Amino acid sequence: MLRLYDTATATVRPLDLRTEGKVAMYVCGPTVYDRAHLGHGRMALVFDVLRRYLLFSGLEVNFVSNVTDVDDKIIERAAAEGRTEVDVAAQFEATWWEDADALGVLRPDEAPHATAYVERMVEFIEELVRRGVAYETSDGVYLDVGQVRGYGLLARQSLESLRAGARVELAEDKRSPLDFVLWKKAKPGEPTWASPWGPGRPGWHTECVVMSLDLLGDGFDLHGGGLDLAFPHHENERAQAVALGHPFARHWVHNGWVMVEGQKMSKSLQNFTTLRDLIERADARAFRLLVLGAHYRSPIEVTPETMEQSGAALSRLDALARRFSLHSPLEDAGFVVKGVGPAAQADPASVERFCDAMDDDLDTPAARAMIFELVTRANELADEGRSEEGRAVAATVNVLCAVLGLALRGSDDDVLDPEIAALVAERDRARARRDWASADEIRRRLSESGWVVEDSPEGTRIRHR
RNA sequence: GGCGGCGUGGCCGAGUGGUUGAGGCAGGGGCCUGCAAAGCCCCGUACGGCGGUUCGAUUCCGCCCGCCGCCUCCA
Repeated sequence: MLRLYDTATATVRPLDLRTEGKVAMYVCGPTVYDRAHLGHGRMALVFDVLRRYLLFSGLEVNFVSNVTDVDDKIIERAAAEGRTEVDVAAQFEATWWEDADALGVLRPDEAPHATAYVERMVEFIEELVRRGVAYETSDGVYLDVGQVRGYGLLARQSLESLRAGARVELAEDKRSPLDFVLWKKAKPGEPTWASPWGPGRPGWHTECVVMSLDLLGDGFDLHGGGLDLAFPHHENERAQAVALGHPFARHWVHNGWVMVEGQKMSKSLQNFTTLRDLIERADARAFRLLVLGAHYRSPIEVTPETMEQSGAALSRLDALARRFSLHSPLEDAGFVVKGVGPAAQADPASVERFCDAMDDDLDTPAARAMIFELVTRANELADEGRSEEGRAVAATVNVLCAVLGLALRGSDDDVLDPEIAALVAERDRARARRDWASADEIRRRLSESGWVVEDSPEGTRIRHR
């Protein structure tokens, strides 16, 4: 059984499901006002791996991840560029899905939009006001956090110490600096929705409570996101649920940062690399492999050097796929389930070892390490001429990589240019008559065209560099 | 000020109270190969500093130094 670190209790504990065999999870998605960066990418990958592992374990997973399409930054950008908010949000939502697809991240089962939930949010806020936990001010409606039992759970701090460190200005009629906005009254030119407090828009923290409870129900299993969301975003979501007596998430999972020269990658520091840049420059699978190499809660440095190292490691995996003509099960199915279909080819003892690692708070570094040990083993067996045994081990590698969302690529010569194919055939003829000079000359030419040439028992084999 | 995290070999990055230092990358040597590529084998006197606990600490405790994060929008 999977044991996961839970931010609320600061302990690693067994995943305790609301309904046996079913996992309802909610992961906070992006605010679509700009291109996603590597930090968003890591978040998407971490939860994609968690989801895939739960599926592999035979659980039924309902994965919900929202899109925040109403927000100050979207409004600012729209104003700056003379566009509508809807237009800005649509553009960056589209790029978000493109990037996620490129990373091999499975699409959520549901991806609710804040703008589609405003009415329900208004009802939710009304209920909070009715119960006296929220109050109206000149510029909006706020939640009185002092009335929420256990506020500070996710920050792991008391209300008093949070108050002491608060850096927010205390607005005129706001009761406490920690009170957060549920409804923002509109300023001129802003997009609005009707409410009992006049035209305005919902605050960020309300959408996720309302949408998660609506789509997954009270006491859903797992709520996740980047560590920076633990406080105040998730704390505030929870506060609203608690204030209305809704059991909220049973587990809180947060991933660590992507670092840049020792500092957190963020928009405000301007030290970010967009996912698009990375995907254009490198194999997206190398990024996944890099993310898998560190524990999900540890910080990771993503630099051209670490990406290059990860790319080299990936090419070793691809080389194995080439050697054994492996076909990734991900090419046919989006994910794999233990013992089912192609996954049944995996060696049970190795799968057990793999699961032991993954069950331990998603220890992907250990899982990755054992996969590489299997790679060596498979090659070793093949070198000894025990190819069937080697093939079995390689098949296991293929399946375990697929569990982690990594599709191994055995070859990329499926659409071979006729001219290139002719060169390959010519080289085989030259080699057959032991005309090494010609064979080497052809290899040189292929190499100039970006191909790596390898001799194999089946003849010349080429692949892209 | 409050709360939390980190400091491991050339690089990335795990981990553990104890004879033999995950895994990957890079590097050196060897085997294989017509030559390569791929692969395999061998090679590394690591755990920020100072104390303490212990038969024994990189791993536990204390202090110190350095770095980072959250307490404001943020994956």
